[in-house]
Amino acid sequence: MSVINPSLKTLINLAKVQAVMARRFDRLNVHGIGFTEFVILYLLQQSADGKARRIDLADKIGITASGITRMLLPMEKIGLVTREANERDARVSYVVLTPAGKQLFTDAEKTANALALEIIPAKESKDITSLTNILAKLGGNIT
Amino acid sequence: MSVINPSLKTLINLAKVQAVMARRFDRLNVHGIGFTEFVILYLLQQSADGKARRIDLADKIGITASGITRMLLPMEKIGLVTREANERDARVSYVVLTPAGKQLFTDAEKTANALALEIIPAKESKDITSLTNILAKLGGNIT
DNA sequence: GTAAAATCATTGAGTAATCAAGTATATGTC
DNA sequence: GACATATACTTGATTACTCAATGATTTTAC
Repeated sequence: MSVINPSLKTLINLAKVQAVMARRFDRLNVHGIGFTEFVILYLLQQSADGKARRIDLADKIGITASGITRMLLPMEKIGLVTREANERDARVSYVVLTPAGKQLFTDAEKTANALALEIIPAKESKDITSLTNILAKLGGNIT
Repeated sequence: MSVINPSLKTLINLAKVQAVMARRFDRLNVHGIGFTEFVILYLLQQSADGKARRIDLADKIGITASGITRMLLPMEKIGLVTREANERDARVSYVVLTPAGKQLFTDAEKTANALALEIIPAKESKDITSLTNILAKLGGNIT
């Protein structure tokens, strides 16, 4: 009957856990933004100058260049981010966090932190550490 | 600046790793089916009688009842699964694996196994075990 | 045994992504 | 300095979901 290997089973469970988690997050509708939008704001906020290239955001988040373009459109429209040219390379357009975006992140972050703790309680710190280490090996390098 | 907690960071990395993995899987287009379709075939094939209720599939996979209805439509159309009524409960409609579906799974499973091993090499068995255990705590109960 | 609540599945409308192709610019090679 | 290749981003068409609402049936409570 079933012969799929432990690696594949792990990937299947990873997908399931992620799907349930993301839906729960999106359902909460943390201050009007979804999970991916929250992550974008986080990355921008966390960068030294509050800006990043589109492609770098996409790579960090794990979506395509096309995906980031489409995610950012409504975020620009409601004023969470703006765009800025790169003087040295005209292909690049930076994504810049606006004060409104920063404020929204600050608010959303509280809710997001609380929800994350419901999903993975802080007392499971051994699990969190070991999960973080394994995910890092698999390409999850967001700090 | 950033104050998001380790649990939240872990969830963000989980999402990223899963996104990259799923895209890689879907891109391979394993015998014409995507990741979720593969998982559906796996669960059916693995069940004792080759059938399952829609809602049970949805719960195991981590998608909604609506989502499973929509995933199964094209799979029915190309003959990988059929539907069957439950005599005792007229609300239920079973998803039944066809011989064609079983055959496709058997073929796809080889490719899927190989890809999974590229992503998480079998030699990382300690990581696989510990990842499986943690994911199980978080609701990843597919065996 | 009837009314209220719960469960299973589907549908309409919308969203967040994908890929493939295209545009614009930059970089490397000879 | 021209030509091929690579990189950054966008767009059209499509896919794989979501939620909210609905229909149908079953279960529970009185």
